[in-house]
Amino acid sequence: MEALADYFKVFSEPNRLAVLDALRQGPLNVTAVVEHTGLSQALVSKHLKLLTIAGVVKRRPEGSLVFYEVIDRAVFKLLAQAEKQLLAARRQQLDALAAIL
Amino acid sequence: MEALADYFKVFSEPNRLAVLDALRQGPLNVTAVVEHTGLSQALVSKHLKLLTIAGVVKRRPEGSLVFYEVIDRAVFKLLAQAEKQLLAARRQQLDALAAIL
DNA sequence: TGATAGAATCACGCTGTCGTGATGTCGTTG
DNA sequence: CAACGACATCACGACAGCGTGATTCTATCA
Repeated sequence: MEALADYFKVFSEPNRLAVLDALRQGPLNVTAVVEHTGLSQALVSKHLKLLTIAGVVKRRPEGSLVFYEVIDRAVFKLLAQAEKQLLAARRQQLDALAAIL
Repeated sequence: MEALADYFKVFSEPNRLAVLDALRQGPLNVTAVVEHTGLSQALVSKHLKLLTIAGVVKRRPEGSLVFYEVIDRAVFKLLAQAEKQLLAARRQQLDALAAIL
């Protein structure tokens, strides 16, 4: 339960989701992620480290570059399902509001 | 993306997950949730309010009591899938460790 | 209406995490 | 070996969210 909360925490940061989204189409090195997201290099490194520790992403040094890659693409399924739930929740809130007005 | 991160944030708290878990078997009033979770009344109220604002839970006053109920039980599917992903990530980490040793 | 129980809210201290600028480390290339 | 680029880490200020104890609000019932 504690662990599950921590796992959700991994995806509870907009910038981290942006980093993850940059890796959607395949492996990228750090600089490429920086360019894709517009975030600072230090911040991207930090988020990538977190994602690595969480076991979501895999680190692969290649020469002087370091590539990162999503280990299990099923995480995107999780993101999609969460987004679906989010939309359903939003819709329900509007319905509840309409029922009052 | 920002909204999605906020949605994940809802489930990134152990106590909030505990509250949600108490509501798994059906509607409960606040005191019942307090007893199920062992949390303080103020804290339970706070979490229930958050869950309500997030559109995950529905508030229904009944006499002097206030019952809370999960709106869309599909959230439990989301929790289950997240837990599955979590386990997969943990397994992968062990494999990576074994590959080194 | 006064008393009581259930629920919500307030004020506050505290901790964790985020983002940044600077610095450190590592590998390549001249 | 010196210099440079890529990446990681550090130290720090800022801020948001958690949990608590006390208080307030609301509905029921004597």
